[in-house]
Amino acid sequence: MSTKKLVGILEKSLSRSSANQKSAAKIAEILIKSGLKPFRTNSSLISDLNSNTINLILSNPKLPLHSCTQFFNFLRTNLSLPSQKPNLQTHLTFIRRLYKAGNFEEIKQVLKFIIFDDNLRYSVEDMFSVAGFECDDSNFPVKLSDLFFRVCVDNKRFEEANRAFDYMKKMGFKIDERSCILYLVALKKCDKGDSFLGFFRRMVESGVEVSVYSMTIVIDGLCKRGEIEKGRELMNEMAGKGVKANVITYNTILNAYVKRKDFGVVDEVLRLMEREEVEYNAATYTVLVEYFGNIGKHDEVEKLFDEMRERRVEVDVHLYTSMIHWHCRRGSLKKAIALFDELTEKGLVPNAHVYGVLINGLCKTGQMEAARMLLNDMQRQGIVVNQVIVNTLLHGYCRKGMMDDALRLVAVMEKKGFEPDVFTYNIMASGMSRLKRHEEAKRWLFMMVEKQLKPNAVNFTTLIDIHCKEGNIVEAKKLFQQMQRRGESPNIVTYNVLIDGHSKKGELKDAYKLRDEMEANGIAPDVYTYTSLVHGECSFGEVNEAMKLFDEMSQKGLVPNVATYTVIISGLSKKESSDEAFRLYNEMISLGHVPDQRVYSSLVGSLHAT
DNA sequence: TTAGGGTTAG
Repeated sequence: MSTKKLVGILEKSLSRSSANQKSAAKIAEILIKSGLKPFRTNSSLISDLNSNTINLILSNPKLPLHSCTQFFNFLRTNLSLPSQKPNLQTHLTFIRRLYKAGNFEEIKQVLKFIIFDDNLRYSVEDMFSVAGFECDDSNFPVKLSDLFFRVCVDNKRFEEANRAFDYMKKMGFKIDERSCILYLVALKKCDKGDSFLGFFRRMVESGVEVSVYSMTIVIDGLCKRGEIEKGRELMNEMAGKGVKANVITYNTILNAYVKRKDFGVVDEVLRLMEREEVEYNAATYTVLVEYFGNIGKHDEVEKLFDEMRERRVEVDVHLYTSMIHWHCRRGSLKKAIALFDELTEKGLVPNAHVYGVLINGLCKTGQMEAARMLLNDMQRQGIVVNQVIVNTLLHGYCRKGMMDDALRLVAVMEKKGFEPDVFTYNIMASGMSRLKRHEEAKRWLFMMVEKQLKPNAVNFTTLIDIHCKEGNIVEAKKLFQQMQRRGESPNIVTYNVLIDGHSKKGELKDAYKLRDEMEANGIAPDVYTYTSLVHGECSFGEVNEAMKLFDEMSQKGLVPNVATYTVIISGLSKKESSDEAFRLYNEMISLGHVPDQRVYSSLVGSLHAT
């Protein structure tokens, strides 16, 4: 190349660069003048814009950050020429400005464009290699990769997040555990197998400073998937690496066992906590109230209350809820209500859960007036009355045969936007059925199908039961077939309902056949199954067979209830076996059962016969 | 930055 030519090129490039600088300065001036107002300018200046001028403007230290932001937004939204579209370099220049100002939230917004915009779509590695920029602050690439990783996590782009993690590892960057925690939580929420465990392992291998926080998230994820043992193994493994479980880790495991009703292991975990000197907090007590309540150790619950008071544990809404639940389950509604009042007096805000527990307790004890008042109270407090609570109340009304009140509540709630669900329809149908209003009962279930709701096994069972009660076994059987064709497996109640239907009709053979079928399907007959069969045998005079069944029950560890005793005593009485009848009567009383009118009349009948 | 509470068929 001749010297002349070279000079020519240099001159040209110099004049271009000076032109760029001129227009950059001009635009900067306009930007400064316009302050916080959106950027506006004439078209000749815009047509001068190229990536050089743009970068000159964005890196101009005289230009305040908000003006850079205005300009960047203008570029992103207003320009249609592809050559003027902000490229990677433009984004990074802007990011550098933001970084100097410490505005990391805004950097994440800009990174989103780099990662997801159709014309960019950079991986972290590509972003750094294409840009190839240097920075006086060596922490900048570390921070930028971390933010890149977080943006991927926030947007659930797990593939990209993994690549960003690998890049940081490859570059020897210190990886922030808090970013990894966000990833773990996102993975756990997405229910993607145990990917969170795999990632946790990579964290440990990669030298991330893992704390009890990330460990607990992973253990919780495992517990929620039913893999409590795996969670405990991880806990032991990490203890060996110096990461010790804290009260929350233990609560997670305790709660998982209690939920699974795996009560045998709870004591072991509690002893472990004692050995490790981990003190209980409110959440621990919440789980323990449920645990001791479940295994019937009521004095232990009382002891817990004392201990809590002694230790001045701050009782929160969760703990109140489980305490109120415990009182409700024991039928001490007065104490439950007192606790509810205490909660509000303390300034805690009752929520739908506490209301739900108390309303359910009141409904179960038939105190519908009080339950209804609580519902109104809830609405006044502005707490959203959810479907569960409405269903609970409806069930309460139905149990008492107060169908008009139930219907009224449905109507009122529907006006407020409540949409009956499969539970609602079932509750209404079985309520009607209990009052022998079979046609209305069926209509509720049909209405449900009309509303495009898919009937589940319970709904089918209720409908089968209604047909059985009407004596229409043929239709009941048809439905039994139909539900299975639709992929709904019959459960123990379905079998019991059908067995009862057959037994009442004297079709004992069919009843026994169903019992065998349920056993073959892995469903063990229970007290209800036997009571129906005993009833069937008694009604059709086969008291000896009934007695055989009755004995079989105890062999299987099943405890007869009032209904079983009533049925067998009445059968024996009719057969003039009053001695046997009285023996069983005494047995029933000694077991603490309260006989109802039917037992008495059966016995009286048997006395007259002798 | 990690955990905990209620309800629904015979």
